[in-house]
Amino acid sequence: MYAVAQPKDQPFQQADDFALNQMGGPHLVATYKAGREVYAEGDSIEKCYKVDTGAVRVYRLLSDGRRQVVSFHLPGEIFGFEAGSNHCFFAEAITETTLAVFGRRHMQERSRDLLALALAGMARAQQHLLVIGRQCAVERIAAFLIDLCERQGGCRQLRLPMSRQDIADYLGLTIETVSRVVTKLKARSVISLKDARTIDIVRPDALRSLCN
Amino acid sequence: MYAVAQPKDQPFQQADDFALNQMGGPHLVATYKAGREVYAEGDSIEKCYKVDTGAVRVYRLLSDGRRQVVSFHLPGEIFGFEAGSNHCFFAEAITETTLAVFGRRHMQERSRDLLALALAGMARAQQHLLVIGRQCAVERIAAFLIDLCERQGGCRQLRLPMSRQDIADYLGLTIETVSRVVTKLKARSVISLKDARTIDIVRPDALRSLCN
DNA sequence: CGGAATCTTGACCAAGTTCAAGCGGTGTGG
DNA sequence: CCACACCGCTTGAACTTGGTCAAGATTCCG
Repeated sequence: MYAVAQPKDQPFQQADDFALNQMGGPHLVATYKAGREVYAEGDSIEKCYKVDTGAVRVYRLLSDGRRQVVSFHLPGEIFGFEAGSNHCFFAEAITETTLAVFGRRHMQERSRDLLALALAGMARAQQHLLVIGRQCAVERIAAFLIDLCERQGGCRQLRLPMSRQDIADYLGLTIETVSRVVTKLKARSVISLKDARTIDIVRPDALRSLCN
Repeated sequence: MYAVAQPKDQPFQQADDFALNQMGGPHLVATYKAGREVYAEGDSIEKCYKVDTGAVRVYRLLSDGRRQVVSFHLPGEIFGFEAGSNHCFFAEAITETTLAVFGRRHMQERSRDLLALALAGMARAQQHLLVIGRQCAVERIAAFLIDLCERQGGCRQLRLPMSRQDIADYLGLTIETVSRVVTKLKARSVISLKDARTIDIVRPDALRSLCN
């Protein structure tokens, strides 16, 4: 039996905030409203999660409120595993999100898969280090858009589930810089925007050449 | 039988550049001169390494030569495992270094340990993301010194095996900025320098409070 | 001793941040 | 239904941090 994916008590959020269904397989499905916490820094690590629909951000805070988003997770991606026995990060649903929840037993049984996931997570973080440590604002945004595009299936049309602030905190920039760079890419007709969250990659080659 | 830890042919480097000795355990020991490559981007992943003495830097390059050092490895630390079947990074000995070399078979046998290592590596990279993405130059240097200090056993005396350039490329700064910050910390008598590579942490509390 | 690295310092510059205001869509209450 | 407040996003102007370029100091070695 797995523990139900019970979010911590949050008095002013309704119970319909999430829903759980027993699934055929060895997991449950939980639904989270936009902004809802999946786990918090310090929580013990009990489960890991596979995004079914929606999107999740994983981040850390400094004492003065600065935030670093370390990863976004889109449908099909697995997150929630960390070193040690307690989370060092916060995870939140960005939009309305449904997650498949896997318990501890499942993680132990699948430790071979978990190794591959951990190695991939390490590679992803290290790649991100290069982007943040050594690339300028335009390069960071270009790399971000390309990465997101590939993870959404390589289509030219791109739907951003996250806000400009989320992107800024992911790329180590400010919201204003993100906005300005997007405007600049639009002006050069590398991309076009239907609205702020819907991006069309007009010249993928140009975008690719921008991120070195 | 394990393959000998044979570095790739490098015509103008001498054979005495490295030495191999059969050990009691399931590994060999290899010695690398300062600057010697351990593996290169693109090499197939055959082994992993445990630092015995010396230090190693792991890094990636952009096409225009910008470099991001993703990790340093000090005695006792293990590196060389990555996702996929080929290295995405370069690894080089910083100073004269001896490494214990573990072959593929050993890695498979110890996949449980490898999982812990991979999770720790991911945590380390993600922590580093926060530092590079959201902290200013002084905070980065302070965090770097504290981290290094703890990994060398928590002693106040600190020996830097790496150059200012290595530190700059690790922290996403320039060599000049690293130098200026070190000078500033010295001026505030948070640290004192015996020489450029030997740092004494005079006020550990002050250093700690600098990195938030 | 001479030459090459490595490190430090200074002056100037530019990328990105900060601060402030405005825009546009959405939801709410009178 | 409209007015209004709110939120996320954009834009502009001034400012700051860290980068660039250049020169000098120090250390390391042959």
